[in-house]
Amino acid sequence: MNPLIRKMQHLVPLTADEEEVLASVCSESHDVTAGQDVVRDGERPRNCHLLMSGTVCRYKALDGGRRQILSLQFPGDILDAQSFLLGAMDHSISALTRCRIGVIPHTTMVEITEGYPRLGRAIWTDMLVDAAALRQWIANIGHRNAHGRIAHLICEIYVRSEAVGLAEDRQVEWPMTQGDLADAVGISPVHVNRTLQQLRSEGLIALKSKTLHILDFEGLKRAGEFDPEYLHLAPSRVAKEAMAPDVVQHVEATASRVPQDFGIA
Amino acid sequence: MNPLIRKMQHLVPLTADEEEVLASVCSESHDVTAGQDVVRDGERPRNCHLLMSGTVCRYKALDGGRRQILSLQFPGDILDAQSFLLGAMDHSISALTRCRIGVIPHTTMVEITEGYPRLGRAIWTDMLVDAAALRQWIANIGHRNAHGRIAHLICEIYVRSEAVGLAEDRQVEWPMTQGDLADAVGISPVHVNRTLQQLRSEGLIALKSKTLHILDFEGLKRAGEFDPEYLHLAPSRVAKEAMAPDVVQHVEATASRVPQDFGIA
DNA sequence: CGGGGCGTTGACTGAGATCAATTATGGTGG
DNA sequence: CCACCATAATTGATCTCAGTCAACGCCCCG
Repeated sequence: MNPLIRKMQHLVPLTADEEEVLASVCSESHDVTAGQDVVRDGERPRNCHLLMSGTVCRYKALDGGRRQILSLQFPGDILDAQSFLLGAMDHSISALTRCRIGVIPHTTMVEITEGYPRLGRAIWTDMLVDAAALRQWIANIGHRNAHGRIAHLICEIYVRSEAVGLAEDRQVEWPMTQGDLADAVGISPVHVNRTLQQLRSEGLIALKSKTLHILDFEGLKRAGEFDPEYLHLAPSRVAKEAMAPDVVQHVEATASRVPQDFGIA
Repeated sequence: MNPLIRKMQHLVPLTADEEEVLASVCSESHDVTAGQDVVRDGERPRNCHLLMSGTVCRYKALDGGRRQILSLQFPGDILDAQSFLLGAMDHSISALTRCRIGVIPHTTMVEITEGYPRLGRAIWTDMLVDAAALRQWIANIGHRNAHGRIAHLICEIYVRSEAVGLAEDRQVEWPMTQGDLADAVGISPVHVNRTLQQLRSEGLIALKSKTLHILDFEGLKRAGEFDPEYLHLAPSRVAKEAMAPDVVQHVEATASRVPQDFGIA
């Protein structure tokens, strides 16, 4: 099942018609291996990319071979949704694990945002949530020490994985190496290693081979000053309350125009 | 003149009709003094805020009274455009200087984004440019030392000020204190002071009272690894190229539907 | 079973934080 | 026009978190 549908259902209830549209957005799909770039800085893609499975990151290459990871993305995320309006990529996107990538032509993006107002609104909302995550990322790496930064990032990965059904019981398949973590939080790989050991010795986490266990979620949240609010994970409520009354009216009017409405809304 | 119009003209050529709409988006306006909050974290505003004059910042309050500044905004920017879709604010917005703020009801935002497709597209594009600036901000504070961070931020402030007509001849009215600068780049105020002195002694800048002179722009750009591409300052070209052919067709079709088209497009 | 990436450890170094004073500066009221 | 006060800038001394360099062990995969 297309993970995009599950995600959009969170943002707005879907009609059968709309679900059908989302089920067929991809013109094709392919696999990439860990470490491979999906889109490169400076390119002017003619397609967007939908993550079907796996984990990817956006990053900017910096002088000296280093890179700064800007955000993580999980199944159901449109990796470069902004590209159909902005043109040239201002960053690269790379697979952290083996991933399955769906290709969505820009023309399809245009058709959806213009032809299906409620889907369009959901896509725009999603981009804004994405921006909210960037803001939180800044706060995380701006004024916090290594311990707090890593604790926060672990919380984010766990919560977002859980939201897409990839984690439960305080347990996740861990998608990144210590080097990746270093690029994400802006500290050296060596210090990442030491900080992880500290988190282990404090009884907050257990991380070995490719599995992370969170042993003390409350403690970890406290250590990272983590508050999941910025992820807007329950946005069907939020989105509705956010709409001024006449918007809600409009949405409902639009919905009722759809031929078959199976009463999902 | 409404600085929003100038800005939107950069993103897309405007018809007289569209200009008129933009000229009357504000239901009212008011002044705020430096240091005052315009919108607070957690609020659910029923209006957006347009910056008419002055400089503001978004920020997140952190434990211990510190704050992390997330971005700067200049005249013509809609400060909290995301609020009409996301609902609760995930950060605060505060005036760095005395500012004039226009109030745009969410209902107006909805009318524009739904009733004027080209304006809507320009507004969405603008939000994406905003997100691009957040990504650059992450790269700036993530993997760079104090010297580079501050050099980069100075470049951004100069270039963006110039783009809205507030700077020329390598000279800007400087909007922030050293404490603000510290909150922006994530280093201590004391170290900001020392770093500024270094930049002065290197002959890159002169900064006193409230005026910044850039003495060696090339050197400053090099020091901050600054490339203005991420600001998408010439987006009328970019936006057009970014559009798939049928989008352009659509835009043109839409434009021609507008009663009076003075051939601006 | 061999090799290469990844994780781990130790020793040393350094950029930047913190603490604590002191000196401009600009806005205000007398 | 000047005294005054709060805010901002500056300076010095000390300390610490995190970076760097370098070596070694481990584990996974071919």
